Amino acid sequence: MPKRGYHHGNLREALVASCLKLIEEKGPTGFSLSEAAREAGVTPAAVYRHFAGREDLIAEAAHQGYDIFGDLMEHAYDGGNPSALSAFLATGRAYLAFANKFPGHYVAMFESGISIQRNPALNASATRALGVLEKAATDLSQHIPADRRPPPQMFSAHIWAMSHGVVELFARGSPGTKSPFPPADLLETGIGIYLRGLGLIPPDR
Amino acid sequence: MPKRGYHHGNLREALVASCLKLIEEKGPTGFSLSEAAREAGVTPAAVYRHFAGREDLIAEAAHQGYDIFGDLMEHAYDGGNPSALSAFLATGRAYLAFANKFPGHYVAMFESGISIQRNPALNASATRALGVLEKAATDLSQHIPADRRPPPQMFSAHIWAMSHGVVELFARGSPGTKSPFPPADLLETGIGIYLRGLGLIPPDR
DNA sequence: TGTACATCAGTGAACGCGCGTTCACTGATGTAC
DNA sequence: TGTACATCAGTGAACGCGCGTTCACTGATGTAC
Repeated sequence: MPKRGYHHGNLREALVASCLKLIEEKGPTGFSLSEAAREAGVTPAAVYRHFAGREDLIAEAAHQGYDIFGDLMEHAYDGGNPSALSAFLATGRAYLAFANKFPGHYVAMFESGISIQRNPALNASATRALGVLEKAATDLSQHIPADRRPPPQMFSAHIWAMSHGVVELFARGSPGTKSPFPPADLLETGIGIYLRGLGLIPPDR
Repeated sequence: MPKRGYHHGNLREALVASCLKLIEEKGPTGFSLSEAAREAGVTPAAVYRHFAGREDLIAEAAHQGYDIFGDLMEHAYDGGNPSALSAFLATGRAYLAFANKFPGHYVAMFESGISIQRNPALNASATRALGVLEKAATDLSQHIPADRRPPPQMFSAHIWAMSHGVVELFARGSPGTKSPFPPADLLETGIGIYLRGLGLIPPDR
């Protein structure tokens, strides 16, 4: 039973780890297959024992990211308990927590240009993960009076957009901008105000 | 008076144009100085007559972007007339319009990794442009009861984040996701709900 | 108006580099007897 | 337990490529007389 492989031990996972580290440090385009191999202490050619090529390696990193992300989101959602509102807020926090804790994965998923459609497994993983957010939004939207209830997909798109925007603009130092507020606070208050606008939180607080 | 230059005509601007086109088509990392030169019908070495190098060319593209962006935002803001609310909404629309109309500039500004700090002129241009959004937010926040008024910077950060998120996730087809709604509608409704949450728009509509 | 000259935008060849990918190979490992 | 063998993970050399940057140059342009 080859639990630890022949020579290296577990090159496949080591390569994914190097990929994540490099992508986190240098951005999706600063990443090179050769450097990932070097990081793992291996010849570039060895990579081809495990991956079809550069893109395939990034796709695997993204795939693993969506799996982790989906788990975190589902755990936060927790079947919609104790309430649709609290479950929804928890998924918002989980989004940001994921971006903070797994920046390499985040970049591989959302900034690398890897298409979700590139293989069915990746697609399934991504769909599941993003589905949790939509589910939480759908649950919560039941509490909005039907006449001024936006489609749940729109609802979740708003929240996703704000979350992604906070991550990109303020949770990284990228454009030389320093965040005026802690990103977590920014997102928390932003979502809070938005939900108040939907009548889901009492206006007076 | 060398209005049109010696040989090429106006190589400097032609190179910026090529840079924008390539950056729009291939992303910030797909852009190469050599290809921009080729596009402009010129040897790579010729670029060095006008720019210090690759990064400098991208920075110039970003700089021009911030200038255009700033103009659009100021025009939309229009001194806060006819009302703080309408001026604010107009800046939100202008943001998205800019991203749509000048995608190359947008990418150079927000996705290329070029720091705003790299030279004072760029910094000034960016600060002015982003300052308009903050000004519009500050004006508008005067209409919120002081006891539940968030800091204007936070307010404008929320709007910026949602706008940027909508652009990145839904106004481009990048992650293989197709937008469930037109980005403009998404942003309009999102900002509307947010402002209702601040008590700036009547809740019943 | 015509000629001589200075300028300097763009050339073309060359550089060293790291990239992604291929290929025949080798030698450590696991397995069968 | 010991030996012979098959497997296949990783090697190392090689490929062609496009990149960013440098340099001495050339020749079209604008200018002075």
